[in-house]
Amino acid sequence: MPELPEVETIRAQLDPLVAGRSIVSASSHPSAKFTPAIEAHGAQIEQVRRRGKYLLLDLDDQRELIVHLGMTGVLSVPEQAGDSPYVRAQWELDDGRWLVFNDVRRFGRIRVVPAGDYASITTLRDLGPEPSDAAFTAQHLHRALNKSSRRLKTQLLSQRPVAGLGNIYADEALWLAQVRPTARSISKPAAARLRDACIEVIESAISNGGTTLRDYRNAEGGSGNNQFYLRCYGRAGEPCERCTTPLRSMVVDARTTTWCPTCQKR
DNA sequence: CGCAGCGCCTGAAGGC
DNA sequence: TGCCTTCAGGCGCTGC
Repeated sequence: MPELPEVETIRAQLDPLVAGRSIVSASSHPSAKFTPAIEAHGAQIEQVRRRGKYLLLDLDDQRELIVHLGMTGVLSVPEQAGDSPYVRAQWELDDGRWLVFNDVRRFGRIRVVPAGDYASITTLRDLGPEPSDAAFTAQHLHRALNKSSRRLKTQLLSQRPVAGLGNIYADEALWLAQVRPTARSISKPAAARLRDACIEVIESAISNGGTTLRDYRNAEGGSGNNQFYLRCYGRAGEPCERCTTPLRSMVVDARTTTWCPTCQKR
């Protein structure tokens, strides 16, 4: 579930706790998804950045420690080593604290790569602009979406037209822009609305500390508040806030998708 | 190169 | 009560 707003919330909490700290030991679950965590042993963390849903920890030896939280990943910086059965990696820091990665469902991933070299992480390599980036214009989104005839919802989830939207915020942005998720092309005015909606939905979710529906916790173990402000996701059968038509849902590319059949036009 | 399809995971919730 | 099935879904990989 962690999408851009949740990952950004974690990034902001993590950075002051780990920046400047050296990694004095590292361990991981045996799965190849997590064993690269050990490669960061001995390096110093300079800062914590984010691209889309990826956390990028700059190391002082021209490498980056990259963490993707998957569905249920949680990072925290406790004063003792993690003891949950779901600890998938942990790094001991030189101030005695630990950077701990918990992930019940093991959908997360950890990698260490040369700084800026994302060739082996294709989703990150091909990631679209951040919603907040000046390059994320209506024209960009219009062109990017019309390059393919896949459904608009599917394209948003691909991370290529824009970075960081998952199932929750894709449904929210499409609802706000009044765009039909199953459409396979988009007009210029609709692309302009969708661009604005992506920014609005992501920025307000960051302000609300992210959305906690089941598993999401921030780096301090707290919940977000944005679940109280969702207007579409998870509300199938409830009246649309704009037009009172009951929201409908269907599975689009293996993901539950909710939309208003009246005011989200093709 | 684009993309459809599949596998990875396990706790929670629902059905009987 | 307890067993079984279904569901949640981001992304990497395979093969057409």
